[in-house]
Amino acid sequence: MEEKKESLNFIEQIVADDLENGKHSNIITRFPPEPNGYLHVGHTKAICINFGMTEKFGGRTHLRFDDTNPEKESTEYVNAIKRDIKWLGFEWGEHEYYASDYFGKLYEYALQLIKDEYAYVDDSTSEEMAEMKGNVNTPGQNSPYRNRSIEENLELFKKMKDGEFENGSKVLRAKVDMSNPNLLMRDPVIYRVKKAHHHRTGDKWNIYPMYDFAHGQSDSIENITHSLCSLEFENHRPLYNWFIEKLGIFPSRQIEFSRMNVTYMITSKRRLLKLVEEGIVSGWDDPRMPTISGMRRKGYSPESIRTFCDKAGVTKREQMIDIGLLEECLRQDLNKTTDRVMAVLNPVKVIITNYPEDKEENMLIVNNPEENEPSYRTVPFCREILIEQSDFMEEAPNRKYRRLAPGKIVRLKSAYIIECHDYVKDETTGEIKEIHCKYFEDSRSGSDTSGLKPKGTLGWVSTRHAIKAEARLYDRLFNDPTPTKHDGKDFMEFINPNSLKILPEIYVEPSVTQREVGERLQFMRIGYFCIDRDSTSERMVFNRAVTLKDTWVKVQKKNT
RNA sequence: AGACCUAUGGUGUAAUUGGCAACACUUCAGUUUUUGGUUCUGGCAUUCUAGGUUCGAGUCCUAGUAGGUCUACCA
Repeated sequence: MEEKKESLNFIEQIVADDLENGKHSNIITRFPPEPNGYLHVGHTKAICINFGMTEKFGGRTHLRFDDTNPEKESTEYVNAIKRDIKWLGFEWGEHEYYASDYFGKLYEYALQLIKDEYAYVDDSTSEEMAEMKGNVNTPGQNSPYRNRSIEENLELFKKMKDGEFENGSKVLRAKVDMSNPNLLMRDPVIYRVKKAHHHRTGDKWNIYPMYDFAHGQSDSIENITHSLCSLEFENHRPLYNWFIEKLGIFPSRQIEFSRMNVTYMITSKRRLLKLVEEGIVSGWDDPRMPTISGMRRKGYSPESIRTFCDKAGVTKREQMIDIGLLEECLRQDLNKTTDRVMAVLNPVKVIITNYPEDKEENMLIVNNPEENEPSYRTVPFCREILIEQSDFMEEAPNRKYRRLAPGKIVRLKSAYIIECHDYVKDETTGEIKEIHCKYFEDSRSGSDTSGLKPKGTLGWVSTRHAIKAEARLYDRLFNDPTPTKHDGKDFMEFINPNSLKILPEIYVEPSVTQREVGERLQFMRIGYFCIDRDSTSERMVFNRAVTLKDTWVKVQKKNT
């Protein structure tokens, strides 16, 4: 027996090495969202990588909110983020932390830096600082405040903390190197005066640390062994390490990977907000949104999203993944896990002329043929049923056609074989009003002795028993795969005006009334749907998560 | 222009001391099927360029080219 050796991605390789050579006996990672917005597809990759790493190698993953900018952050976002991560299936246990938990410690670190002459208070305006920073070609100039005495710096910094200076009047900067080719090393600001109410610390602080002086230090405080983040922080790594060295604290290691981009999806918080504010979508959880809450409402399963992240892989290359892969992951999961039901979206009436008017039968139908031990339900059948308009043609177009047409026979799923002998058409509109068929009494599914071999099987619902419901058919929000990557064109120009089509009156077999909000089902031969929270006992609402693959559509397109 | 990073089918990812370039998605042709779904079989298609080292290079060396990130008191 030869077993294929599983290949590790580059981060797993580093972790495996660190564990093997004893650098670490167990690992700790973290997912560090800023609570200033909703989580989206891009975040799912970071979540899966960080939590996935410790699921695979042991250890644990902390959830830490990077809440160092009180003006933008709120508890509402904290709760939404926690809910979304849990829904994806990850647990952080008691390891829920906040950068704001460390404000005291961070302040002490700043004091230590000042005492060691690695930080100073600067009175320059942000404009002056920007000017003196230089650019990629020219080195920066030292601030006139760079050589203040330790005592003066200590005193000024304390006054900053005590609220004696106004917002923007003074900052604390690290004293690194104004001529460093890496702009981030040119004496970065590490504390600013900001008299703002914080969602957790209230009005206690008048100063707040910057990302570079909060994130790495928080990692260190929590003994994070591997701090996994996206590529845009590559240039921050030298600074990350500089603080560790100067402060002499636990050396967490930052490793960067490329973030996930998906065609037809955007992941900029600013742009997503615009879609919400301008009413292009109904909210952050609109099923067309690439947010986790939007995808959940549309019908994505946690499993499908995790599989998708897994298949996307972990590298340092910029990736643009085909949304088709995400949809295929969903189909594969839902094919195995969802029950099938029959529904008719665009109905046309079929009258079975030789079936008794008052007769009704209950047809036994398997819920999910993919199950190892199939379960069954019954669906009522009678003389008058509805089928999909697209399942009937006045004339069969070619020999490959398997659906209903005059003179042709088809199987009604788990019921009888019928043959069309007539139809009623509105000559002015061309609309088919009724289709008249006769059924073969000896062809009932399960006890078929008719010997007939119809080529096609159709879904149907009994007119007498079907429930009316609403279907929301979602399509991509944009009609361009990369709406934000066109110079001179705003992404809003690529909004797909037909991203939502509402069918106010579809017909579904009565068994669906037993289902609950959030449940996913397959409408046979149509697609996967999820029961929306807008459903009431009077009227159910179904969101289309993804269509079934449809090779017949392709064949038709090719022939036209 | 400076620093850092990246380059393998259409897309994404493998190829672990230099040894037959493979897997998934897509696509195409079949098979199976009481879902034109699923299953199964097969096909098309790949190492950025130019040199070099080597019996042998996706992998090592040199020089290019293309792309990404960085000049916020955001994270």
